Amino acid sequence: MPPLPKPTKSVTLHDVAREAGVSLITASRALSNPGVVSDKTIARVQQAVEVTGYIPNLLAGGLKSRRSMTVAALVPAISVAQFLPTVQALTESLDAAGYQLILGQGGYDHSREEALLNTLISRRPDGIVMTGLVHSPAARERLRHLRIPVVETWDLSDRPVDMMVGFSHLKVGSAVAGYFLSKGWKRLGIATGDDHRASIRREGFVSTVGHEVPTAVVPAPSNMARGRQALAELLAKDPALEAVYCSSDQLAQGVLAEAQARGLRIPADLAVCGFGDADFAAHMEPALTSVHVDGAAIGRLAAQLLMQRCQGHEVVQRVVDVGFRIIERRSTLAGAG
Amino acid sequence: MPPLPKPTKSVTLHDVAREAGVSLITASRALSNPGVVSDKTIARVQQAVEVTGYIPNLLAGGLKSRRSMTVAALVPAISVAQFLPTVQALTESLDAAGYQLILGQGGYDHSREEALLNTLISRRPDGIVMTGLVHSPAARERLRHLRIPVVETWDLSDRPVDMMVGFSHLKVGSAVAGYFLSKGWKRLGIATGDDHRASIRREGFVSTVGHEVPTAVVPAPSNMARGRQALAELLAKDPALEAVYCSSDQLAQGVLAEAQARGLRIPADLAVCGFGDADFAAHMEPALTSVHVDGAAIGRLAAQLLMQRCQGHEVVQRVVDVGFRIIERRSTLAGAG
DNA sequence: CTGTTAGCGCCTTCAA
DNA sequence: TTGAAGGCGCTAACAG
Repeated sequence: MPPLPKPTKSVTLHDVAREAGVSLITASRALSNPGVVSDKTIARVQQAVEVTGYIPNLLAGGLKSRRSMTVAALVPAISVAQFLPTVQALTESLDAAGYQLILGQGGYDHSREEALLNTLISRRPDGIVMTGLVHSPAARERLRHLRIPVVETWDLSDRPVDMMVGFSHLKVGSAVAGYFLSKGWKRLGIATGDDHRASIRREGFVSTVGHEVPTAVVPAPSNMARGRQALAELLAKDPALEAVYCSSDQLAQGVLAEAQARGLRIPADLAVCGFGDADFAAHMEPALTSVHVDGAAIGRLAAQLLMQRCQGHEVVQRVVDVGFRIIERRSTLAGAG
Repeated sequence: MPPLPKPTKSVTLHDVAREAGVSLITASRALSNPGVVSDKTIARVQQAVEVTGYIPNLLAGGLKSRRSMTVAALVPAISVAQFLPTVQALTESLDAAGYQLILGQGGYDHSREEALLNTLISRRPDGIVMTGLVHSPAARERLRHLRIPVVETWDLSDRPVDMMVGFSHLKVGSAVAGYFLSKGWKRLGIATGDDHRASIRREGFVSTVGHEVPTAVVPAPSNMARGRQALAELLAKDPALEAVYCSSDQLAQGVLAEAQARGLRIPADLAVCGFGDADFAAHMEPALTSVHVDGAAIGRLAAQLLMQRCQGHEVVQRVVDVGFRIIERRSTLAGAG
């Protein structure tokens, strides 16, 4: 390895203390626990901070205090639009409490989960947020043993590692199927991503319908191109398809585009329901029916639970079901289109 | 403050060393610099790691070695779709080199820039990636003084803080205007976000057209709903509009939806060009002409420059222009629609 | 190849 | 209200 750039001796609290004419620890307290220091001293220290351009070293502080003031979040991929509001709300809520987010991309590959968790843990986060459940038993065991607050999100199960903010994907699938059946549609199809949660939704859908339905499974990332392919595939399986449930609004967008390209009228010839209620769903032509999930609320709640635990409070309700609801729009409004 | 949870005395390198029957530093070297340790010792240490469940503490290591193995990235908001491929590629490239990303959301508000940078700097990142330029003079000064590698992205200027990977927004606007003019369209309009880079593109557009053009400025976030409003606004200003340039594909999507809702044929009645070449652009009906920018390449290049500098190498080409190109599709193909 | 020594910058514990 | 030690977990720098 080539020589590293010479370490720039940065301004430390020591320099601030000297500048202010107080001891190191007094300077420390003036900044992090002002209540126990006289106002005069605080003013002197703050001025010294200005003069020296001091920026605290949270790495050093965290070493002794055992609070890194960071939270690690594990997402399959940043570009999965579904989780964006959650990550955004999480970042904002944590920031308001002085915490920073460390992001880890795990893909949908369970085998990478443990390795990635270890990497993140080596940064000693004060909490961990997972999008999805922790699947690897080794990882579950490790997390429990570390006694770090953990929030699993976007799903529910009866054996949380610690805390949980999500909803039932089985019920989502079931609800969409019930909705389709209530409309009198019989020839149903599914366009779905291949991830775990989407599969569970499919399971709920099928079990409510009562029999298997034509399904097009598309690999990640779930986007418009895949949606177009998926509809082509479904129509090949059943040219008389009446309604399609899509595991994401991006897929649904592709399904709609492909349907329109084939001259199918929505919803007269084909009804479409998406999942996620993306910001564009309401503004498409026709507007897209979708399953709404409050992703931002998931992020805020996760942050809230984490912060409570970081401050030593007990959390009574450790599993929060945020629910979901079907937003009916023109793409499934019989009589329209 | 309530009592903090009792610190769980975690497994340290000390425990590993004792378990392996070697000294602390030997254990350290076996893990981080195996080249200088005998194979037998390495094996013993690795086994001790397994037995004890040791996970290194990078905070402690970083304190001494002055390398935190983190990179801070400052984005306006995670949900700005434009930057997603960049952030994703950045995360992946850094991960491959053992670095983690710390994400800071700054909004488009320049006044928050310095505060956020200070927060991030207190984590002592080994490098900083900005989406956009550093605007605040105080922040520029501070970054220079810290001598941390900094990459400004998604833009170019003649006075980089340190390194730069981007393209000219002025040229983008100019190119789109030139393209419209070459098609013979005279009644032009702009639907644009209110951020700095979008404004510069507008400037380039107007200066090539040679006179002001009807403009609808929409606040962030740039999405389909705003696009629909924007077209309504533009048509109110000029009912005979022939072509619209949009500062994002999301806006363009809204413009297209609004046009279709009004019975306008694309592109016969109205031609539309977006910016960003989002993954859905090619699959819309009609397919959307857009300005393609390789966001993932920006992320990869930024990571590459940073890693070089972190390893003490000189970087010769400190400003990289990744360019752009107009992808022509049906939404501007005269004769179609 | 291995070990000893001395901190990194800050905060906790005790004492004044 | 302030200060003096000591140590968090690890790794550079130097010895053996």
